[in-house]
Amino acid sequence: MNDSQISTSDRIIAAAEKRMRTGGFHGFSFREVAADVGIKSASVHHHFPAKEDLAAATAHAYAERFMAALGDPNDEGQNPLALIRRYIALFSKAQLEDRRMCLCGVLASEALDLPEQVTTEAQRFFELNVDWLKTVIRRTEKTAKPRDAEARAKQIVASMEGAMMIANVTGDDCTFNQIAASVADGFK
Amino acid sequence: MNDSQISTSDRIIAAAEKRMRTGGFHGFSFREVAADVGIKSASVHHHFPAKEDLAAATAHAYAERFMAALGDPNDEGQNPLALIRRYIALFSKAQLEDRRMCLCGVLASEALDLPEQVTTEAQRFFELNVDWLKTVIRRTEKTAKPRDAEARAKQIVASMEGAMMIANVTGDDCTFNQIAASVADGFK
DNA sequence: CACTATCTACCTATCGATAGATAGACTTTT
DNA sequence: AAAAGTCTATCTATCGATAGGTAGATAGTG
Repeated sequence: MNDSQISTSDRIIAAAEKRMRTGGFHGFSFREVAADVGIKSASVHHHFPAKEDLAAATAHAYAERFMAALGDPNDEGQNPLALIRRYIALFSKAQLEDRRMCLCGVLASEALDLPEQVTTEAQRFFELNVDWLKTVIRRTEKTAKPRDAEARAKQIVASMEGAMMIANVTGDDCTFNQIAASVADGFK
Repeated sequence: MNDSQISTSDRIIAAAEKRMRTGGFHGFSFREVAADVGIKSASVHHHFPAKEDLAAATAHAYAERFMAALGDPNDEGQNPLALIRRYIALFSKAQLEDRRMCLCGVLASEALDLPEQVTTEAQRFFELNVDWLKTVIRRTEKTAKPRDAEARAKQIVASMEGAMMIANVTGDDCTFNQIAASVADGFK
């Protein structure tokens, strides 16, 4: 049975992520995801009873993977500026390799029309992002007040999400790279 | 016949804008829009043959209204810094009064799953935004190279769209105001 | 046997879109 | 001026397709 290393649940989540990062929550269906995985839509319901369960699980996994890639913001072996660059590079990878919008960015845009548990997962992604950046920024500027660090963290998250949004609609990598460079320059 | 001053087409577009700014292109239906206006879905099709026609017309009208509110970026009677503040204030109004996402921001997020003419209208919104800001920025910093002005313009657009996105998912005005203030501070 | 995962088959609701009819307001013809 | 035709905006009714979701049978596993 277990000839594949990846569980069906994980393959469903991977397919759902790809679909949602293209068309959002309302832009994909159980049948499409099932077809991507190679099973029937009824089987998807076996793993995720309702659409909101699948979407919430997908957003949660996305956030976990994202934060894991960022690593520990207090890692003494890492230069704070290098961590900021790593943050920017993670968005760059999502844009330039996947060529798709940030999952939680799409969900945030249609948040007012989303089931509550999906909105909650998207909110959590942004909270985790801001907290991580805030911690790193405090290490770069010891004199900065906590409140200033938070404002700056939020500005970085907003810039990167906005950059992805614009890159997504224009298909233009140059614009994305320009904005990413501007954000990075703010820490030289 | 029509004792109302607003045409049916315009009322349809207004209803569609409200709906799309909540749930995106895939998050609204002809029946919902028709019900909002007080007509039947078949009557909406009379004015806009297909869904993509309605969405494209709505996005176009949104962009026109937005640019009209910005005014002439070369207006000699206006301080360039005041124009930048006006730009930020326009986003603030869209967020704090309408309490909804920027229409072209939602569309940009799901752009990969949109009919071509809808994507084109959303693209045009961002081009117009960048051009307007670029013109204003060149007036504030005579020494700046055109390319730098464009990069800075794109950074402002990205920041404001990202700020709306985050405000939309968190429902937190404070975060939006913090980011808006950070963007404005960049020009002091 | 009990459990898990998948299937086939089906349900109800809604989708975007179309057909055909109607009523009223113009336009043209006689 | 009256009659006939045309245009506009709306309606009711319906289409085929697809949506999310469910029931029950089947096959493999421990």
